[in-house]
Amino acid sequence: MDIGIDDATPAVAASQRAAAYLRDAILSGEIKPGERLRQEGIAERLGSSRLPVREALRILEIEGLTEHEANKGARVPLLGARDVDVIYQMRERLEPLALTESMPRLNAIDLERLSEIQERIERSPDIASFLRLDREFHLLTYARCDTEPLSSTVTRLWNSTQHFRRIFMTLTGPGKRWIVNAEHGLLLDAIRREDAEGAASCLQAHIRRTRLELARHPEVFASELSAVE
Amino acid sequence: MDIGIDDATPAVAASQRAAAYLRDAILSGEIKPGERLRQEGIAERLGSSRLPVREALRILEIEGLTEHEANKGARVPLLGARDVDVIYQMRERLEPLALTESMPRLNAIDLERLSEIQERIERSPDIASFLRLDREFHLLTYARCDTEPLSSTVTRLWNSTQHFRRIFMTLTGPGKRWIVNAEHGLLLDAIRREDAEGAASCLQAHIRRTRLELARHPEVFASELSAVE
DNA sequence: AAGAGTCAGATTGGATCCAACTGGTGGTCC
DNA sequence: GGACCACCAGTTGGATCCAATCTGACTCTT
Repeated sequence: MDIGIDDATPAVAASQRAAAYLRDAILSGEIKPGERLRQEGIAERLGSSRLPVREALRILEIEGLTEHEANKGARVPLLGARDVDVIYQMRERLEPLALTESMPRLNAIDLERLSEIQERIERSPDIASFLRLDREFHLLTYARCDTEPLSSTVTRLWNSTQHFRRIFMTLTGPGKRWIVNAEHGLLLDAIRREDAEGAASCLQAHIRRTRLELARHPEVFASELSAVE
Repeated sequence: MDIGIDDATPAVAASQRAAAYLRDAILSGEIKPGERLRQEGIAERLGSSRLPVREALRILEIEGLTEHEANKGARVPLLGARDVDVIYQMRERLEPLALTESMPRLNAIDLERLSEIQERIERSPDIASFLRLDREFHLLTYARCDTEPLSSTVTRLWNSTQHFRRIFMTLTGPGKRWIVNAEHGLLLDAIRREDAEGAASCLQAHIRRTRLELARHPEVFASELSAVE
């Protein structure tokens, strides 16, 4: 019967739509760390009951974007300087592994897309698009890793630190972006050469440098105190 | 008014009780990988409606004990040999980090408990109690790490491989347990000496040896095919 | 005027009913 | 006889209502 063109978003489940909406709002910085998420308001905005929102908040908890406390509801986690440093140490250790597992399975189309994304990163006009493309670039290199719980853990680590990447970029300005571009170039070269060891150590150095640089900018975390309100 | 002594388990929420029940059933091997979890049956057994069970299944998903597919429900994840090998590589990289973060914060009571657990491991009569104590020993060494998402990730890795540890122990018998005991002894010594570096490399060697030994026993995974039914 | 107890509004947790989807079964048509 | 389609039981997803819990402000006491 309904061969008709899909009207808006009919096929996707309400809980999935709610999760997608909140995920985007949190990653884009619209909803800030420490902020409380009331089920009723979200349900109202999406035109559904509270139940799909409850599901969505659990889904986001799996992705590390919210945390839950009994009878008190969901919040976006509020991380301190030590938390973020440890997360970057986790990234240093896990992402080279994810890359090693993924690299032999990357196909020609993947490599094509990686080149394209890298070009677009270099021409990205603002911080928001830079962050989005940077995330897309790295996660695409891990895309064929295809083993749980490695994939989901790496994604969670990216989710947890997205907010601080944005603050850091905003504070320090675009001055350091040429370093990132150079490192991406080295990484992509190693991937093209199918040099797993080289790519892994490139990547580790990239993450390590970012971590140490972040440690030299405590003001990134100081600004968080206001979010507790 | 109700100063009365608490009767059984009134204070804990139904979703928490359901999660605890299922968690125990999965970790003990009562529910096997690949098995489907129907909400109605569980709700009936617990004397609640399906809603707390839905919550519980999401909570378990956060802990890596179940996986969810839209309109099809929850299953216990079914892992292959490569998945488990990658999980052990993750453990090799993450658990030394967790230990490094936790060690300086361990207090006298923690050390006391560790010694006690180690003694009980050596005297553990059967596989089930050995596995339970081994888990308790390692997770206690990470207990003071106290930073997310490191703690939860380590726990998830342990949850995901619990089933294979049991099969492995059952297949190979108690012959190799003296090695485990010796390694635990070395680790505990390093912890007592507050030698973070030594403890970390001890631990890494312990996990690595287990991983390589597991790789030499493919029959551990072959037995999984039957569970798909 | 400072502190603790108390009460009402707001918010989350759970029960019940209904709707949508899945997978298999049997019938029909070629 | 085989393939396709409609139907049906079983299961999950969502809506609505009610109960339990938390929050914050107000009052009463000292």
